[in-house]
Amino acid sequence: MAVEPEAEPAARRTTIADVASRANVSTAAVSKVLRNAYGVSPAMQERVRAAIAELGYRPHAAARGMRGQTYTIGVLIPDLRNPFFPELIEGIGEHLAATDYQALLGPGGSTPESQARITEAMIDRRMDGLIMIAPVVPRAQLEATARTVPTVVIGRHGRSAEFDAVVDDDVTGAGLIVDHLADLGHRRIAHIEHRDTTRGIPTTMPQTVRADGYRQAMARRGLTDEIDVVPSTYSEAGGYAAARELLARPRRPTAIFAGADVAAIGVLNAVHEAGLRIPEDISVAGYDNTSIAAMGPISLTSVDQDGRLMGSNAARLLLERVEGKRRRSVLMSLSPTLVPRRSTGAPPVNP
Amino acid sequence: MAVEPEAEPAARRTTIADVASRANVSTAAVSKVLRNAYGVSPAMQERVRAAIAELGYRPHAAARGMRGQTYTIGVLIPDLRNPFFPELIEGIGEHLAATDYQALLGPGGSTPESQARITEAMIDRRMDGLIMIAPVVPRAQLEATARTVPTVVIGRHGRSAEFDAVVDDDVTGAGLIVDHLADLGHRRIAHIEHRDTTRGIPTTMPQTVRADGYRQAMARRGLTDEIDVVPSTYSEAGGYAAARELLARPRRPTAIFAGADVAAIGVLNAVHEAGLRIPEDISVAGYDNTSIAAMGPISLTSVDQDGRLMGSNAARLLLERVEGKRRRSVLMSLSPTLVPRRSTGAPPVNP
DNA sequence: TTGAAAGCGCTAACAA
DNA sequence: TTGTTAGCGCTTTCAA
Repeated sequence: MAVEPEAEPAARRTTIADVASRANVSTAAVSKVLRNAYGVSPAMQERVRAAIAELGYRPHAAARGMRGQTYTIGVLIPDLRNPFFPELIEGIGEHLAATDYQALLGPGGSTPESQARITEAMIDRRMDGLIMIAPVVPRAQLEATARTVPTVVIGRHGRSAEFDAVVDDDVTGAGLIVDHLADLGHRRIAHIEHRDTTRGIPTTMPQTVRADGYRQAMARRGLTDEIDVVPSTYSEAGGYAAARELLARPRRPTAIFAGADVAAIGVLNAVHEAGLRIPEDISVAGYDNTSIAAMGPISLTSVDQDGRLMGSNAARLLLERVEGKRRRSVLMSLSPTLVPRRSTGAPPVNP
Repeated sequence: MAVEPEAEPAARRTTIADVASRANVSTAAVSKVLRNAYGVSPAMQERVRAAIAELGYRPHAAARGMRGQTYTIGVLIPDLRNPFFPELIEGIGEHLAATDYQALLGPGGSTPESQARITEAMIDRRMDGLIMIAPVVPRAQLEATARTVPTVVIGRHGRSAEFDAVVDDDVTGAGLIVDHLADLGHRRIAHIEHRDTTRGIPTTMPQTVRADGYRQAMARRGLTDEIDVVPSTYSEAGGYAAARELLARPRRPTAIFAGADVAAIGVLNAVHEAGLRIPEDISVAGYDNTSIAAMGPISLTSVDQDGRLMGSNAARLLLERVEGKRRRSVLMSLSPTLVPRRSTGAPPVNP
């Protein structure tokens, strides 16, 4: 076969065949080097690597996927605005950086339908594994997905034999806030819960577990009579509406525990509007310890979940499954910590 | 050929061949129906569609990509924490929803190296087109990418023959803030600029253009002598440090215009710490009109860019190129609007 | 209008 | 250890 002249059609991308002929080996050999597979002599390794470098060859991920893997991990991310998610993504990226895998994010939206669509799209693209952040699809659907492709679920309680799960212990987290407020002397501690009206939303979502944790902790502190849960949504508007309702009560709470920082911001707005001071007149706490909570003018007491750690663990668990090292499912529950700030203090003497 | 019994190996996913045999047509015919290609009779259309529905067939995107397209659009997103980006993503999704294309996000990080890595990864996966949000890679590299795959750049000024660009008119935007403050009576208006020390960062980034717009507007208002640009970073810490510096000046500004909301938050912190009131003692303005700016306790005057519109336009332009409908490059510049809030007011009488 | 057949770039099974 | 070869699921000529 004649040596190819340099004047090629120009547009063609270098393939494994180019590398093979340059290194005078078979394409199979190149493929083995690419995958660090067994059965290549050091000398051949060397030659192939040199050819790859000279040609600037990059394997075509989709073509690899036709027979083997795509080296792509799909991450379903429901809401880009949730300031907790970037930490998860960073944690995932941190773990994957040392591997050959690349994460791509699927913007899933907040409805079961849109999330299902993106999940399908990721499966259609033969992703090697899926990390699903707080998915709202029915459990059965989740398990069906997990039977198709290795899956790890983040932030949704309840275990399954089909997929691994990484969660923060939201019962403990809610307890941290209640204990903190009770220790400060509060008794009338209200809670704002996220109540999704969409049908089929599982009860294993963090919002439900946080509300349960709140109830348990109140009971533990002998405050069963003071339990006061306002159903609303984890959003600024939701927090605002719930706080307006709470502030209008004849016997209003001395502390409001919103199940998410973003809702706590809405509470702050309502409290300011009502002309009340924080924390002198009323204490406010959130959950998630997002960057907003740390902002000076906000300074919101919150619960910190180690998102980076959750993300990197999720990635680790996923790769174990992708590489077939483990078949049994794992539930990993991490401990949250309290981050007290200026939005909580002792209750007023005569509330 | 014998009819396949139902007891198949179970795991196999339905392929185009399954659909073809079910509909009693060739795989080529199915392929044509899938792509709405020319040359299929209505009757065959009908039969094939029925078979697809019955079998719940979904095309394998990666395999399609081997010959044709992957129907995947890659979106490079540098910083998930930037609250402006979700709007762009929504705009992109909005436009793509009506098409067969699916967007996947590549978490690009903020360094040229990490962004280049993800860009490569997206090209390796044969994405049909790329939308790059405020990329910090050198222009030459951007053009090389654009020659490989259709590309649209968002939020980076300067045009190119190789790619389309969608930008907000940051010169006008900065002018809106300066005019607003000058109309209120301010003269000593300082500006906080993002100065990236990484080498090779192009001068076409929004931060540079915003600073230019500030200078032009100050000059236009006859305030050339008052021009005061503090180099820092678009981050809370960056805004804080810059504000500390400005507040320490013997003749301190009566208004601080931070080039981004996130930096303005840092300014608010520093101002509060210094025991000054907003806006009575000092006015503060940001840029981007992020959700943080709208929060009650913050109420930051800002500049709104229509992110959804930018995103959907970028997607539209990209698909025009992907589908080969246009070869000449387009630069689309949108107009920002001022959103005045409580953080700006008349300057103190004796500053 | 329809279908047969040849790839796309790679991996895996197997033979040498 | 190395190479040959047969696909993976689809699209695209090109003939019928």
